[in-house]
Amino acid sequence: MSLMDSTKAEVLKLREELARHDYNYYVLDNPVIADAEYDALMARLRALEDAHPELVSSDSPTRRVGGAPSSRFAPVTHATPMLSLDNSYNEQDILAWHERVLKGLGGEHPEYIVEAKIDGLSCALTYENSVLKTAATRGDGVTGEDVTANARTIKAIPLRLRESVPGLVEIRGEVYMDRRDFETVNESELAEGREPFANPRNAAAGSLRQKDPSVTARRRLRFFAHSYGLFGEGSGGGPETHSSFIETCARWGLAASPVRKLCRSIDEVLGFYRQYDAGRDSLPYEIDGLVVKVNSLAQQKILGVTAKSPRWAIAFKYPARQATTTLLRVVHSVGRTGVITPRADLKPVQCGGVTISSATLHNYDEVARLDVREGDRVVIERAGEVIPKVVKALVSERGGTEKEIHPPEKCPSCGGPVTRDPEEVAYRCENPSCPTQVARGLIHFASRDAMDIEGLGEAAVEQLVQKGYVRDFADIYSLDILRLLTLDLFAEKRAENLLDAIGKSKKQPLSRLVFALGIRHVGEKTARNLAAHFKTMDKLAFAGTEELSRVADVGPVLAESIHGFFANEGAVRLIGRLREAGLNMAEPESVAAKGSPFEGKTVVFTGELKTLTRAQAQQKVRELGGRDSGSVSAKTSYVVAGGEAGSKLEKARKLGVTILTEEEFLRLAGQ
DNA sequence: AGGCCTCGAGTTCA
DNA sequence: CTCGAGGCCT
Repeated sequence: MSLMDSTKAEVLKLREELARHDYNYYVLDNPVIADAEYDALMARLRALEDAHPELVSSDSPTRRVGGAPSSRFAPVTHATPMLSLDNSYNEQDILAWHERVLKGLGGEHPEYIVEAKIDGLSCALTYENSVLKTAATRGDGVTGEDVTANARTIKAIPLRLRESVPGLVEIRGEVYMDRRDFETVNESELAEGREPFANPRNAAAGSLRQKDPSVTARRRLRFFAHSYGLFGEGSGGGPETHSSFIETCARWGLAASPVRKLCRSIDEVLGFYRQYDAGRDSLPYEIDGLVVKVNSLAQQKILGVTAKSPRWAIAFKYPARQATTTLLRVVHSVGRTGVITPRADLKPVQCGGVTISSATLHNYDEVARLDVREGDRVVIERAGEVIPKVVKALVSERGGTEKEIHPPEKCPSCGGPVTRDPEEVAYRCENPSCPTQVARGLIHFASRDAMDIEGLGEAAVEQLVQKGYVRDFADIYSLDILRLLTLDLFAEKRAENLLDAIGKSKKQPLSRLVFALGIRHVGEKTARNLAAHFKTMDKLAFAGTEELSRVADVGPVLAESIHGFFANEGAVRLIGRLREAGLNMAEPESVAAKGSPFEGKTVVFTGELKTLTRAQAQQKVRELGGRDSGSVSAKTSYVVAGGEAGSKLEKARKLGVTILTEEEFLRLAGQ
């Protein structure tokens, strides 16, 4: 064997090996070698090809990024039109479609095949004698764009089919991006000062329509086949069912939809839809629904197509988690701490099963980053969490009347000056007697985790403040029944209940009172630490910053904040009046729990508990000498998982933290 | 100085 | 629930 021949043999072997690894990784999702090994093989192949250019061929894995960047995309006319699917959003629509199918088939019951509808963009791949020739986007269905150079960089798209297929085959499928890869892409877009993509679909579309294929190559796009436009002669005359088409694709090295189910009846289809909905958030990619197809190609032919879409297939969509609506105006709302938060009033829109009419914009940096304006069309999202957020402003849809959003110069509530600490993101109203701040502060004071005064919520506080009956915390304790009855909100029974609740709150431990005061940076936990350390309000109020810093989790910033609060004359008077009103100013001695299973342990709760509330469970842990926390880390002793537990449970599993069920927790706590 | 870890604060709809 | 930021440990 000549030297040339042995080189050629190695090149062919490397290509075959690399193609197999691409297939394992991108199609089967099951890599069998480490990335570094893969890179080494690729480097070796590249070196050989560089040294022997005559051995280069277009189906070599090194040629995935090849050719000069094209400045525009040439039009491609599809062999047969690429139709879109009819959409349906509920079971009635599906049943109606099913009836039409039955009618079309003269009463014959078809088998259905159900696949995931991953939100990406359609792409048609033409293979000639097994070799990838062109790739085209859907375009308007008749003519698309030639994106061959970019499609070649997608490793789930074989450059050569794994079986010999004579003639022309046009495979159609979806190019899409995983959630994780989407996050990664957006991180680097942001890092490089570009606008992030609103969703994986846009990211996939933007990546496939890149001028420079090397950019596409970095984006880790994926592909799965879902139909075909041409099925060349010599390949057995085409499949008889959609299932067998998919099996053929698999043999050829093309990925199929990662979800696929053959259903004998429409009820089975509906059942699968419901069952699948539950798990869709934990999938690695976003799906916007399912596609239901008649499995038999003979039956498909009988049913035929309309001008727009085939009659034998329908998209069965889940309620969208994203929606587009109009940002009517921005409200600058003042919080308890004086922080001014921009909130978007939206034209009400359905999203994720509820009507959204408002969404937070978080802060003014975020407003600037989104470049969102009043009057803009905006994309909102209600993803894994419940809280909707504005993801993107549709800049191209602007008409010119949109108004830029700026932080207010005066507090919208009291008209006082608005300042911004250059170290902080937040803009604040510095006026401590700003009516909105006072009202929010009172609501906080009365809230369940603070003084727990039932009946003193937002509405009651608003009226009490408006009437001038309550201006500070101490005023709450001089309310009487006659005054309450002058308010619309209170009839006799309700007024009595409120006074009763106010009376009870006087006995709350010092820790709750300290928390209720709303000292900056002092939350529930820190308040408990302070109360446990100082035992009485007086000792706390007279403590210097040095003494304060000795308390756990208190550093210079907190010490200064706490000291500053009590140094204020108004605060001293307020505390005095609260004392006169008969409020408890001491922390009850905690009963040392000896030998309890939670002594010195940190417990985190997640999900919904059945027999007691989370607050009760947390208190139980504290009574038994344990600590409760909100976040899971390596230091967590136990995670108690209730129903519908989410990310914290995941993290606990990953870190190997002991997980308890509610029953196990109660058993431990009961001893 | 940097990297966890934790806490505080704000937030929507039914 | 998630972000930002303070505190503490290395």
